[in-house]
Amino acid sequence: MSKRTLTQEQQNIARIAKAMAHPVRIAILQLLAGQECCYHGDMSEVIPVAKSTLSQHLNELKEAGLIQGTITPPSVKYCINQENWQKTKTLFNNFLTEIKTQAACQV
Amino acid sequence: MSKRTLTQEQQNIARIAKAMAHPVRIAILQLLAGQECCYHGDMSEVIPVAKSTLSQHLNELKEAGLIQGTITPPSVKYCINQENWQKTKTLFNNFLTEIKTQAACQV
DNA sequence: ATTATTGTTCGTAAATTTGCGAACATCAAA
DNA sequence: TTTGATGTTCGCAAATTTACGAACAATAAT
Repeated sequence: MSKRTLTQEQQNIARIAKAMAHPVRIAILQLLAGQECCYHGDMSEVIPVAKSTLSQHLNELKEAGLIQGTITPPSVKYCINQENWQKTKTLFNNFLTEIKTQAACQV
Repeated sequence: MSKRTLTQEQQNIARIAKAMAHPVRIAILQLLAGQECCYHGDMSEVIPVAKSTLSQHLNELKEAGLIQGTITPPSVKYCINQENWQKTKTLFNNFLTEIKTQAACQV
């Protein structure tokens, strides 16, 4: 068996996982999910990091496609990117269930 | 609303996501899932990284509790940690569905 | 025009991640 | 006991992540 190259799917899963790999970013997603707020300022009041740091985290989620933002001066409104979130759910559900409970390979 | 501290659940989700945040580690999990192999050596033949690097990735998955390994000299056998994987599935399913499709918060 | 509000970007520092080869450890077989 | 096979650990380098405050934009209100 020769060395495989990593598949695009593996890259995709890892990419999304990476976006979720920080508690602050999980907190952001949950805040947006709960509709408790949508504005940077609201999140900034609740999430324990400096606003510049919050901006960075928001940007990473945006880069990964998980959220989207629009400027409504002077504030910025963020939301879950529903379309991509749907894809993410499918991607992860498939991956998570792909690894089945099994008895083989005892330790 | 005062600054919250990050919850243990947020930390847990992020911790697991971090373990999955690399395509090589996704590949490892899929290999183990498919029962195509269980030994470091087998994986090493398939996954395109040096064996020392593979060891590191395996270790991170082990630290996160997603896999487990036993030494069966001279080789080492790795497997999915079924118990923790079950928990991970629940954790992520809940999180992923927590963010519902919704019309609110237009952009 | 000036000021106030809201976020982003910049500059910087510290910590972490990723990757590799060399060296080392362990056990079985010769 | 020496050799071979299998992995881990060490040492190091490069890249990335995380975090903060200061400086900067953009717009609304005064």
